[in-house]
Amino acid sequence: MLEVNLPDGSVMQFSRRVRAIDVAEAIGPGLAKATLAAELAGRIVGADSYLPDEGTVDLRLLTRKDAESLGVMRHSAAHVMARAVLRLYEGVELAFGPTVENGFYYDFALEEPISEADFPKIEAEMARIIKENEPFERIEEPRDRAIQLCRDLGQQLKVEHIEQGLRDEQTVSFYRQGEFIDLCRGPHLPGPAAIGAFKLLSVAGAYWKGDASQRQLQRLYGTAWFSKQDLEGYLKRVEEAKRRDHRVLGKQLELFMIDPDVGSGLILWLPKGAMIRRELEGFIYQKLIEHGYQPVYTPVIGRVQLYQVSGHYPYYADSQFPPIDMADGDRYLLRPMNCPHHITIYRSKPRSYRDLPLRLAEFGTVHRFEQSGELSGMTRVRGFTQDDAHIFCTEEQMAAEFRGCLEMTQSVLATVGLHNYRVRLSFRDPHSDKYVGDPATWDRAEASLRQVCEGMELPNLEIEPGEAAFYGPKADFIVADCIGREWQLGTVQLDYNLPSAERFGLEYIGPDNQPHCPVMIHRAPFGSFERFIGMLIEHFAGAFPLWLAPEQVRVLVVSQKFESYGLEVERQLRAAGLRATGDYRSEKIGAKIRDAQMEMIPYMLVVGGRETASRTVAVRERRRGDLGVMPLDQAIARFAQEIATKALPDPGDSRN
RNA sequence: GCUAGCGUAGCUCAAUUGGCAGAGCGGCUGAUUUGUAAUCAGCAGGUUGUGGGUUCAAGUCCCUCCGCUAGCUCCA
Repeated sequence: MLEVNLPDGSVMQFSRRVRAIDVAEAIGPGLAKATLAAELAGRIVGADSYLPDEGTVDLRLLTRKDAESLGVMRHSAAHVMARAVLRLYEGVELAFGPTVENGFYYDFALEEPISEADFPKIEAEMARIIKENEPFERIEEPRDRAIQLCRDLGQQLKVEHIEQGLRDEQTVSFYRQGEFIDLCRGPHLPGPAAIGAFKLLSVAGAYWKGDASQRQLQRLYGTAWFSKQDLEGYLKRVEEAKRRDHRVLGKQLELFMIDPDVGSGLILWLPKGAMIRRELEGFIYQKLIEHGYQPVYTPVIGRVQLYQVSGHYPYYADSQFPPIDMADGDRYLLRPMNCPHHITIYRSKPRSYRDLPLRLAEFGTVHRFEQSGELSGMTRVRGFTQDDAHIFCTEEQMAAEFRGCLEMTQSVLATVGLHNYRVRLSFRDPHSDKYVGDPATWDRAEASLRQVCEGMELPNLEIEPGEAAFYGPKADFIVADCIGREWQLGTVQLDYNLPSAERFGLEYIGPDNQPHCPVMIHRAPFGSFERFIGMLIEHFAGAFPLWLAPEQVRVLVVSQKFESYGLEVERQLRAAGLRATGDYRSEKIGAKIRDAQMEMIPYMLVVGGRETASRTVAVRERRRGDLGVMPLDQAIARFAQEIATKALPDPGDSRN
């Protein structure tokens, strides 16, 4: 006897062996027809999955109304695509074909390159397979028979996967649909009919098992939805999101440029972008002073030997600009990071425990030779400036210092209204040998960081083994760009390595009058100005809050007759510290407003005959429109207040 | 770096099968003197990313290099 608990609280009893679909059938034929999968005791399974013979079990039947079915459907869509590719090409070996956010992919090994021009014929074949509507059937096989089956199918990659990846499994599962059989954990739809609308999106290379030393496969990306409207909605959202792209807006709003004559991945900050950066620099600088940091300046190059001692030169040799060889044999490296210079300052005199924590800060420009395929706008570049600082402290001070860094990063993100981030606590991969330092120290550091982080309100905090730097664990603040790629912004990193005797041998004299080794924290709340501002452009869709806007106010004269009053208004705005210009062209006021709107200028001051006579201005706000006429002093006070509070723009603007 | 795609005026894009390189915006000049998202007219603007090849003829086809885009790998 089996008792099945359904989500509505009802209980059904079965004395025979039943599948999820049989339960649906018992409730009603309509539900049976709509059932795409099931959640059985908290696990998503196929509708054809058997329930236990006896006992009590929770069951949820999933239809297209349940979010979980979308993933199941997309996985089936991946199988349909693989089946179509097998029909159309000779000698195809299947690799992996999982679902991803908003879609799916499948990796294929085949000689003939697939290009986007081939998509229509693959899509047509997929449509044919969906129309044929053959069911997906689950087959379980013991491992030796499974290996033989894959051999017979000519699927060597699957043979390898069963032998290595699945070496602990006694039986493995396959899914069959017509002539197509694929090693697969599932679950799948009962049949392909629920794949209402799909589209192939792109093809790209991908390495077998993500290992660049392995052979490269062809990865086909697709998206699938229950309805055509859903698909269209998705494609539209993607288009909309691309309008926020910082590379597009950066060009449109003249914030920055990149030119091959200067070099790939090297940012030229245009006046307007530079203004945003100056504001952010001022903002963080003030915070640094408040929190006891001491600014320093150090050069952008240093002797190679310095980086040999730090370990960065040997460890990252191929992602650095090669050393500069001098005639006298000296070699200099364009610095890939700032810490060795700050360490040199620390070492310049004996330090006492009374001096700690010592916090040395610098907006340090560094250069790294990133692979050409990695470069991307301002988010991945070859030259960038970190809002860097290094804290030298005692082991006892470490937790509080680390926490302070996390808090500063949080406060920075909150100030600009970036709430949609996650925090990744990056620990070492215990199975890898790429880390320096002894495991006991690592364990201690990781435990301590974990305690600090878990004692704070950090959104979506997750521990990710294998993401640590080679010298220590870290906490990274991660945000997604307009097309969903994640980027690390702020970071706080613990370092027991560089201060150690094997590296720079840093010391301080403790209360016991004995030398001790300090702990180092590397931290950068923005990460780099380039990447942070790139993300900020997308976050605000180019419409910056008043305190950051490169041009804050524009005076628009109704006709050139009012130019002299306009100039006076402009002068007074600038005298009040506002970034203001005036538009005195012989255009109609509507055209001037439109231009200012498109340049995303927060405030426009319209002045004509009435304003000139009454010494007032007509204030227009970019989002809310005409705010009415007021004395200039009142407008200036309003702007000053908005700047002082770093007020954020209202969300939900329909126009931009 | 690897796989696929792309590169035409300052910007966004067009150019049929290989057959006279074009439009809008922007710029400049002139007219207009304007009241809350585009006033009108005229003019200028190009070795079609680079170098080579095929052809009577190349923006279009082939090769090299450079750059960009998506993905993979990497990311101190």
